[in-house]
Amino acid sequence: MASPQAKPFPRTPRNNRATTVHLRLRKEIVSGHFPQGSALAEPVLAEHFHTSRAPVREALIALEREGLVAFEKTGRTRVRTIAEEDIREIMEARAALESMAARLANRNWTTADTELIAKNIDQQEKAQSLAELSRLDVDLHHHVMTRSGNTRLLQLWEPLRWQYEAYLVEIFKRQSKGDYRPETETVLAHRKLLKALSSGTPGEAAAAMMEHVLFNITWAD
Amino acid sequence: MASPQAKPFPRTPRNNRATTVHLRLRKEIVSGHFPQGSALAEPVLAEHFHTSRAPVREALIALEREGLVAFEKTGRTRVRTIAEEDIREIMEARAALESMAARLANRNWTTADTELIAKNIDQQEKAQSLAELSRLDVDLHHHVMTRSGNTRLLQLWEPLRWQYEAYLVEIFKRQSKGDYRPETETVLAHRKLLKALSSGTPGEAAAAMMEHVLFNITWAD
DNA sequence: GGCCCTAGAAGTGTCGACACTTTAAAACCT
DNA sequence: AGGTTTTAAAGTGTCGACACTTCTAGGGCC
Repeated sequence: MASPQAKPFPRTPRNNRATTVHLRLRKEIVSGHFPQGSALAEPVLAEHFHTSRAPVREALIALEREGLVAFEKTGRTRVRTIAEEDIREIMEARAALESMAARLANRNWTTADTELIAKNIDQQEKAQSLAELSRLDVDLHHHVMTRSGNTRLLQLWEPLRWQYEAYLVEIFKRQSKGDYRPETETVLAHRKLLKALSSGTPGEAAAAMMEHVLFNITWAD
Repeated sequence: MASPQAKPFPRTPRNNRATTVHLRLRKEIVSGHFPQGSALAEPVLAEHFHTSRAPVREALIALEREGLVAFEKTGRTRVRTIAEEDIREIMEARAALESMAARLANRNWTTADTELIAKNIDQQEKAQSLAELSRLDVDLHHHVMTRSGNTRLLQLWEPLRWQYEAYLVEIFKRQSKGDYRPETETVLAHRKLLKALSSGTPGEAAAAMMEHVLFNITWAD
């Protein structure tokens, strides 16, 4: 049972139906196709994805650990409801991870990164909808997480971001869709962050990110 | 497929064999019973735990997401090897989460917390082995994470701690067990942290924790 | 002896089955 | 009709089976 050969090996995702179901179901949850609190029955999902219960079950376990799905005492599965109080937790955790990532990314930052992010922020100014702005925002933050060079930071961060997006979609539903006006606050914070990443100290980058993410807690409720 | 009833529900762990296998296997990995790189074959584990492959499979998926186990391209599962470079990642991520937790715990801190942790540190001074010190250390840090009041911080933190413990056990094996001498550095850092938690500002608590955790990166190699 | 090839063993991916539990509906009584 | 009990439907937990893939040890060849 113990083969003490200790050769390092990378973390490669499995290439089976469970993974495809996992990704597809996640996309459907985050995009709001399954409303919060929806029942997720294994046989129903199995038919929906044209497979058997086994891959579905594996996907549900993965989604539970990502916080998008919750098991009840009886074993039933539902799309997890993310309330205002959850957003505070999510933002605090994001602030922790992202400010550290900004600190580390500051050391690896190149002019190519600066150009890419500057372009992203320019597009944010021209964005016509909250959905578009949200997409650009996640791209920006994801890029910082990646450029930190710390795979674990990125790995811990991704579920938080999905939970947040699932929450946003729920908010979008309740809002009238016509009345979008550019969020100058967000764009300003992003510019300040970029400046700290490209030409500031690690501490300044971390502080800028911390302030930016925690700021969202106040206007979330 | 969509039942839009949106009643909140807590995250309760399932009570099935998969959970039992998950917890037992994790304990065996962290305690060094399965060396790093060991093959974890589903049929073998199924027999080991007197069950079938299905619960074992679910447990392995959970352990993979905790970073204690890794899947190879072929689907085979092995105990993940945690090297020096992983420790840097782990410590950076821990520093991010724990310093935020210390910041939040500072607000909730009571005299009861102070007494509990002071007692813990006293025991650390009298510790006779690295294993004992390690157990006290994890208790202390776990308490801060809990007192942060942020369940997500705790949830993200736990796997990092297990990965670190799995690494420590591997280190213990290579070291001669006789030559233990008290680590005054660690105890001093803990006392400083406690002071910041009990009678300092949130920022001071966060800084003390950040410094303490990141310090471990230097002596890890 | 060293190398390659080839069965056979071992392992994963997926499926259907069945017992038991929970939920929902239907029948019943008043 | 309203509320309670009975019964069927739906769902989970677990298992064994089977096809296909991957690893491994043994035999043959040089």
